[in-house]
Amino acid sequence: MSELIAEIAVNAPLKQFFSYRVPEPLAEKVAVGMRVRVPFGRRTSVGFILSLGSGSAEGLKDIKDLLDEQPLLSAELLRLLRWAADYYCHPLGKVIRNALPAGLGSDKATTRILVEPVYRCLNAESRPRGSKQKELLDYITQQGQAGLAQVREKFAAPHAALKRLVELGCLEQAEQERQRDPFLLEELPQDKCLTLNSDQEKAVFEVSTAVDNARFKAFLLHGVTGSGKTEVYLRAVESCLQHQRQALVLVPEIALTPQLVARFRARFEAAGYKLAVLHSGLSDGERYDGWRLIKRGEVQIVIGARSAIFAPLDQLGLIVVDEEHETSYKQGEGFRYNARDLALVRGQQQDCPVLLGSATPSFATFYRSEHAAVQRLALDQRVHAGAMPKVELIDLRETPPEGVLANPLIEELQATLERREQALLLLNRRGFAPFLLCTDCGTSFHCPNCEITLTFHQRERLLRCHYCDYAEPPKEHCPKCQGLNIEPEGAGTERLEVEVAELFPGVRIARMDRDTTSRKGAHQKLVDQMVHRQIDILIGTQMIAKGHDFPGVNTVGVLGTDSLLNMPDFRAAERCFSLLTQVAGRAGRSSGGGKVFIQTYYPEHYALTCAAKQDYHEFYRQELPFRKELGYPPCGHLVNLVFVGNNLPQVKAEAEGMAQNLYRLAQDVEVLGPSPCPLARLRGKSRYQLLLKAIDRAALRRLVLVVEGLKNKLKNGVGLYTDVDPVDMF
DNA sequence: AGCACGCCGACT
DNA sequence: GTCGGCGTGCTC
Repeated sequence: MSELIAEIAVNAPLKQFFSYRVPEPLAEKVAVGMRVRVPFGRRTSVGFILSLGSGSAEGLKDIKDLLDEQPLLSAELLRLLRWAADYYCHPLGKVIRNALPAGLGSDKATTRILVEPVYRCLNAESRPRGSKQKELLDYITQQGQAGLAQVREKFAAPHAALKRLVELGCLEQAEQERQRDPFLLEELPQDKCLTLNSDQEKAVFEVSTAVDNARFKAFLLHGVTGSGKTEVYLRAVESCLQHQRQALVLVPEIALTPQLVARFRARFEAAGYKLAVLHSGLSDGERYDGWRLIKRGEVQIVIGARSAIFAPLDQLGLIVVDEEHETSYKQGEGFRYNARDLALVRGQQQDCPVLLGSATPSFATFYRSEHAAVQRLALDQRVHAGAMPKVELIDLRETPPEGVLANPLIEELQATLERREQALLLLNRRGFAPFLLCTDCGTSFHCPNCEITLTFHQRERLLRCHYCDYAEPPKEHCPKCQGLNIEPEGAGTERLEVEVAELFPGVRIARMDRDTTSRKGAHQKLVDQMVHRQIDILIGTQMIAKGHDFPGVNTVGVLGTDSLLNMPDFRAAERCFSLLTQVAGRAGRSSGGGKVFIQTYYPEHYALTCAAKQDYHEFYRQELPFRKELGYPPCGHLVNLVFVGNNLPQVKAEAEGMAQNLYRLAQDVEVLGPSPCPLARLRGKSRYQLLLKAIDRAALRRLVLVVEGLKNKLKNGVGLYTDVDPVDMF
């Protein structure tokens, strides 16, 4: 007998799908993309309907419940998620959960739609007597209707009065869905619709043409900071909206790009378009609100971080990926997808162009543009005709610094302050000192969970691990030799702040790093203070290099450059070049007279000389041969296998066992390792890695499938994570 | 991931 | 004797 059967991805870390019988009462209502509750083993679980078909239901269990009236996932989105699950070797059930706002994917089927009372006027005979009730009624009459939150803003404690008015028949009370405004009461800049220069005009023309044709095409918008990329995005989005299609804009981190969001709002909200912003700073409720709004088709523009690539847009007409080189597009754990790469896949699947923008494109993207898979659109002119900043490399071998700052930089800061200008100092390490050292016996202090030294935070008087949550107060004397000479070694932003304060008494100094911006709004406050010139010198980690436009800054100093360059990662030079180029772009954005000082012991390094010249092409030309020779991306492809467990010998044994199998089975794939991860212990777990490298992606893929097959042979207590296209190898 | 089954140590 | 440790195996 043939019956209706549903293929289900269960919310469990399992690769395979499960079939269930659709019982008669549900047969009318089921559709692909809906959530169901199913019996699973000895419990019930939430699953997603992947497909429906008919056949023998023998041995199959029944679907218990249908959790949605309408599918949560469109066929198109499901297709993207299936592709991603397959490509990144992650269970589809988990992938889907990742793509949905928290709450919808959970086993608790409760979907919290917040409602609030809404009041409307009725033509009642009786009029209220109390003055507060009168005022309230007048207000609501004037507004037509008003939600409780709205009333609360105008009137303190309105409940009693409202209740009385309802009793009198002056008002009726209903319920409406509450939409929180995630923008709060933010001030919007005046939208300046700038005239385009010829580069911008060409770029807009190319992208708009692709938007008109509604065909997939990938573009790299390659423009230095201040070359007007945002205006190109705005115009491209505009042409997309004119075709009644929706635009998706990905940004590395919303908190760091408030200006971009503000410009989009200023341009499009005034024109009557609705915009949704999705990011990690939202509460679950806010995110869910936004998601439903998008799902209902009420939003034309979505701006969001990484996970917004899964926004449920049905009429997608354009995807923009701003700062496409940013590593934050790659999720570092669990479902390790790269939103920039998925943007290209989604564009292909939904026939829409993808615009990748950067001043320092990822090698992957630039390489593709060299090989015609991506069309490069260059913006070579700075919009305000400001000259590029002058970059100077300070050779620390010649001018060894007493503290962190070398003399030429100190002198420049002095001159900057005298001119009443502002300065930025970049040191990509937070805390006071990266480690404490007993100068009697050489003991340093390590995290008990991770294989790294603890960073000393002076203000908190704590030693902190920057990889797990561990913290301990610093000891008075050395636990080994009882010596009292424990000294902080090296410097982080906190120490730099102290040093700068000593060098320039009375100067307004602020620090911007994860420690000073953890509270909501703290980051924006610092940015505002900087813009309003209430800060003379801003010290910070790479956070200060991103996105902001500080018109008063003409001087930038970069410290600790060499530690960037010496990271144990084949992309260290690329990252260093990228960061230096970006931070250099902060100098002299308005005046054009910017100066940048980079302190280094290795001023000959091409990453530095190229950054000094702001010459991306030259850097690419010098770096690419190394990649080619070693078969690293973009010339080859990587998959990192990470073995994790509590027991080090066991983890090592499993990694070695897998390696033996793969040495034997690999064809056209290099199997490197196994070796302890750069962080061999992290959060109390031991970690080994096995790196797979291949020129031919298909060959790599075949081997990865072998690995997936061997996964269930792993000894208990050892986990294996497959990281496809890893961006860092911690 | 859960959740149960199963087979060994130290307790009322 | 049995309570409970967590290794192993399964989930339509």
